Amino acid sequence: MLTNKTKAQTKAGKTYQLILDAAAKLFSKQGYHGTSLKEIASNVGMQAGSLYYHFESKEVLMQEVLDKSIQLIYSTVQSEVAKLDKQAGFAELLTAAIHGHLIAILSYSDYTLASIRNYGQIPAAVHKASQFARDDYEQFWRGFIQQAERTGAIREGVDGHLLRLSVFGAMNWASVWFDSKENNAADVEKIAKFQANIFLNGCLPEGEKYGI
Amino acid sequence: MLTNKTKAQTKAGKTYQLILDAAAKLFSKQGYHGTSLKEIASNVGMQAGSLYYHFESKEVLMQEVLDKSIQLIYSTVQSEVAKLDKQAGFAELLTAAIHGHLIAILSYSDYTLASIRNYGQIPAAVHKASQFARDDYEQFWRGFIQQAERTGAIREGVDGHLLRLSVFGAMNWASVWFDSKENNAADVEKIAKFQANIFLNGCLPEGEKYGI
DNA sequence: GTCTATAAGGCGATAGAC
DNA sequence: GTCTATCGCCTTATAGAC
Repeated sequence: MLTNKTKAQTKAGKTYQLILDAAAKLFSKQGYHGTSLKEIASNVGMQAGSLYYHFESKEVLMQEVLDKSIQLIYSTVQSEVAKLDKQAGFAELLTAAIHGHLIAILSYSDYTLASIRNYGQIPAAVHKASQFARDDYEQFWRGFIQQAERTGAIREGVDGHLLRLSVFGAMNWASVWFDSKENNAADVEKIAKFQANIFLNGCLPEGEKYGI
Repeated sequence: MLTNKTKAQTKAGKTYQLILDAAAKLFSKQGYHGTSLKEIASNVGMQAGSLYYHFESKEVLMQEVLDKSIQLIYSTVQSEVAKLDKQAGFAELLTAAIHGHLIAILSYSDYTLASIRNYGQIPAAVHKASQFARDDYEQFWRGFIQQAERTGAIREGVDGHLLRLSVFGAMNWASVWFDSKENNAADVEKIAKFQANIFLNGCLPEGEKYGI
């Protein structure tokens, strides 16, 4: 892994980060195919050809954006979960995980939206580079939800698989409608608390149940 | 509206529909900018230039796909809601609406995924053409959720705005992970019942509440 | 209605000067 | 490290034959 380490040090360069940020911003707004290298270069005050000193191709540039996206999300979630007591139950865990995921995708929306919007419409080889990191993150969610199913922390008959996918949908969709210019960190907190509350307790008045 | 009527009759042509279907399929998988007219034409056994007999531009082709997408969704939802009793309450209405929306987006996923994936990364003029239809559909959801807030069918403190956006996220995200080759209509029914159940009752065991 | 041919321009990527 | 210049290819769209 010496190659990766060397690469990582090189990539810490200032210009490299500026290019990556500009690419993420444009990919998120116009899509991978809708963004030209000329446009990215222009955003950092360069000519298109000069980018090739920092990146070997447009595809690799996208790979880096996808990779950084998942790294940002998972590390933020882990940091939120680490704040919990060791004996924290399922409800606390779910709330912290939702909070972390939303903080990440709404704070670094250039990266996460670039990932969400373009995933599935780029060459398979491009998003395969970040597949392991994605699998790791998914496994974290699978893990604590499966445990909740086993211990009865989740109501009988609730499919943990569909629960995870529904929570992901509600969260990720927020990156589509959330406007970081109009909203702030307090709004992110509000959305996180709302979603945890809804998925745990539902929206019906206390004591009422429907269809179970 | 004579122009539109004439246009609509012309558009009922068989070739027109084949082109529209091929465009939706490719736009959904590769994105608007990642799909060429040559590729669309090839899918219906034509040369790229020949498409211009049926469509005046690639942008108009996309507009038609977006428009058909929202029409399919709203009409399916209305049809599901129409099956309900007139005195049906909020829970029945939400369940029927979720069911209709999921049937539509998972059955016609070429159209709806083309819409979801490309919305926001295409020229503003393109999706403005279907904005009125989208607003109508959104207003339908706003309407019955606001009424539920007023009548107390929704628990005190639950923000109807965030509820609607969360339900939309969970549903629309399903079009990303649902595989219509591996799954069937019974699975769509299962997902719809699950999501209605979760948003109404939550996932905690009966009688348990967290954080309220 | 569909074809072929082509116009006019943008694309990713490379080479060599500085 | 960044520039200019350029290659070869692909794109949307049009014109005219059939």
